[in-house]
Amino acid sequence: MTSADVARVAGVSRTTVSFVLNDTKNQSIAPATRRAVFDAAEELGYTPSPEARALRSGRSGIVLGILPDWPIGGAFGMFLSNLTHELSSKGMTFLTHQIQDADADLASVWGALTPDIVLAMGDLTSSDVSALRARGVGIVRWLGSVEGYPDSAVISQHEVGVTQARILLDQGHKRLAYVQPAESYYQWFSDRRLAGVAAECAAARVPRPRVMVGDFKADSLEESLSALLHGPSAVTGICAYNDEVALLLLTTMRRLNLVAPTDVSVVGVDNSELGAAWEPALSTVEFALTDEAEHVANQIRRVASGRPLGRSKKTDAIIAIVRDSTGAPRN
Amino acid sequence: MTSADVARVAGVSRTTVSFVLNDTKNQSIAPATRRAVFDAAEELGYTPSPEARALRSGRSGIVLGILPDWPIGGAFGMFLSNLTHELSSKGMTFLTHQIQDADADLASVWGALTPDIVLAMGDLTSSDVSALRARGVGIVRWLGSVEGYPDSAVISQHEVGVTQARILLDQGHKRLAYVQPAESYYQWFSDRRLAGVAAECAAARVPRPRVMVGDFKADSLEESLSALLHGPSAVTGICAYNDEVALLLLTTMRRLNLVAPTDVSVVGVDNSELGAAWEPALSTVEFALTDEAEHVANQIRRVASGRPLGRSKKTDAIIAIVRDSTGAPRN
DNA sequence: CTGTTAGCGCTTTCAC
DNA sequence: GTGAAAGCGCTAACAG
Repeated sequence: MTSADVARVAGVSRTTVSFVLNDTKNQSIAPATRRAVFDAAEELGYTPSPEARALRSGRSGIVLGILPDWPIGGAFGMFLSNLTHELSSKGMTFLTHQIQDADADLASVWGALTPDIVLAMGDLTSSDVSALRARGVGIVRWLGSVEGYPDSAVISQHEVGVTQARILLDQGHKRLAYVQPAESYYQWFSDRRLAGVAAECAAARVPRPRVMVGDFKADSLEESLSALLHGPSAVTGICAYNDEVALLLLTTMRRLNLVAPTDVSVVGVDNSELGAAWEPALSTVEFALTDEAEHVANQIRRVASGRPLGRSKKTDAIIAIVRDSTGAPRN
Repeated sequence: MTSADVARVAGVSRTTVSFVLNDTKNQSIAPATRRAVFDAAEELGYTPSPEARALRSGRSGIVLGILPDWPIGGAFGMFLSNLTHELSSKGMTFLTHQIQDADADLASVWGALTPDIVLAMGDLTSSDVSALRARGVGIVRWLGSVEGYPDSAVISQHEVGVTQARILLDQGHKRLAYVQPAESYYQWFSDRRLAGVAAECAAARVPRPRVMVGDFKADSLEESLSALLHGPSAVTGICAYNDEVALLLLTTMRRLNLVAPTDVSVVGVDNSELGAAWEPALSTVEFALTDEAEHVANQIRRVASGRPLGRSKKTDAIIAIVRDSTGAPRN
C-alpha cells in the first residue's frame, strides 16, 4: 500500500494525497477531497515510507543521541526520558545509540540512517564530525567532547563541585578531600566536579583538596580512608563523587569505628533515596535535569532550523541538601 | 557527492560502483576497476545515502530497541551495551527509543524509520504490531509484553525469585516475606520474582510469602517492617526486590535496633558494590546478562533472515551469593 | 566482467 | 483546488 494506492481508492492524484496527509501549508483542500483521502488511507491501513520521504525531502525528523559506553542511570537516565518527551512534542523522534569504545566505528551508524541532528553525549572524532557535516547533519553537544562545538549544558558539573565544597566550607571546614571512583567512565564528570571543589577551596583560601581515587572492589578502602583522616594534613570534610561513593565511605567508616559528622563530614551528589534514609542522613547536592531537557530540545530545534545556538541561561537548578552527615569540624 | 559522481570520476558505471562498495557476492571485479572506485570514493569523501539504499533494497540494517519508560540502569544497562556490541559485530546497527507512557504514540517512531527488527523491551499495542507487520518489520520480544510473541529471555525473573527463596529456605527459614517498591515500573519484574519466591515456598511446604509494598519516600517504612517482624505470623527471612531495597531495609532495621541476620535475614538481587561493602555484607542473587545479549542477538539474526526463533537453552547464569545478612533463623 | 534500464515511494515545482 | 512531470540516490534484473 503506497500513496499511489490511496490516490486510486480516493479517486485523486498522488499529489493531493501528499498535500492532505502532510497538511501542507499554503495549500487548501476541498473538505470532501480531504475526507476521501483520509478514508482511503484508513481503509488501506496506509503508512508512509519514512525512507522515501527522507530521500525526497532531505529531512528524517530524527534526532540521534550518541551515548557514552557506560551504564546510563539516575539523573542522566531521567534526562533522556525527559528529552524524548520534549522532542516528541516538537515533532521529532529521539533515538539513541551507545558508543562501544573509543575507536569504535560510528561510521556504521551514519551508514544506517541520516538524522537531522546528532546530539553528542559521548565523544565524536573529527572524522565523525566531517562525515556528519558532509551529509548536512547538525551537531549539538551536551557533555562529552566534540572539537569545535560548544557544550550546550546549562547544568555545570563544575558548579556541582562548588556547591559540595560550599556546604563544608560554610560549616567551618578548612581541609577537604575529594573521593572519586577509579572507573574511567566517571572521569569526565569527576574532573569537572573536582575542579569546582578546588576552585571554591582557593576562593576560601584553604588548601587544595586532597584527592583519593577509590577502587571500590578492593579491600584497600579502609586503609586509604585512614590515611586521609590522620597525619598533619588530615581532612575534616569529604566531597564524594556521588551518593553511592559517599555511602561506601560511611559504611567503611562504621567498620573503622568512625562516625559522621563527628570524625569527618561527608557530602555526596544525587539525592538518592538510600542516602536520605541512611543513618546519619546523607548531605548531598541535587541537580534537576528537567529544565535541562527543555533547554537542549530548544537548542536542537534552533540548529535544525538553521538558526544559531541560543544563550544558555543560568538556572539555579543545583541545590544543596544539608542533612546529618555534615556538621562543624571537631577542631 | 552521489554514487554517480564516484562513477564519473572512476570512469565506470554506477552499477560497478555499487558492486565494489557493497562487495557484492557472485560478482567479481577487475582489480584495477576496484582500485579506481575506491580511490574515487575516497577522493570525493563519498558516503552512501542510507535512505536511498533502504528504499531500494528494502532493508535498513537497523535493529530498534523499544525501552520502557523507566530509568535504565544496572544489569539492564549493561545488557544493552553488550547487545549493541553483539549486533554491531553482525553488521546491524542497534538503536533504542524510550517509550514515554502507556498510550504514547509509537506511530511517530514507525513514521521516522523502518527498522529490520524491533526488539520489544517495553509493551507494544496490537496496533503497533499490525503497523510493523504491514511494513514487514520483524519483532523479537525480550521482557515487556507483546501479544502473540513469545518472550526470548533466557534469564527468568521467576528463577531469580526461586534462587532468593532457596537461600533462605536452605538455611532453615520457614516464614518468608517479599518486599517490593511501590513504583509501578518495577511491577513487571517484581511480579515474576515474587511468583518464584512463592513457588519455592510451596515446594518446600511452608506458608506463602507475606508481601510488603514499600513506599520508600514515606516514613512508614519502620512501621510496616515492624508489623512484618512481630505477631503470630512474624517472618524470619525477607526477599527484597533488589539490593537497594535490601539496603533500605537494613538501614531501617538499624534504626529499630534490629540486626541481620539475628533478627531477620535479608537477601537482595543485583550484587551491587554497595551491598558487598555493607556491614553486614548483603546476601544477593546475581544474574549475568552477557550470554543473554548473545542469545538475543542470535534470535534477532534468525528473525531477520526469515528463520524461526531458536530454542532458549537454559543457562546457569543465575547465581546465589550468600554473605552475612542471611543465616539460620533464631527459633 | 561491465553497462543499460527501470523503479523503490515519496515530495516538489509548475501548470492548469 | 488539483494534477502531471520530474527526480531524490540507490540497487536489482537483465543484456552484453
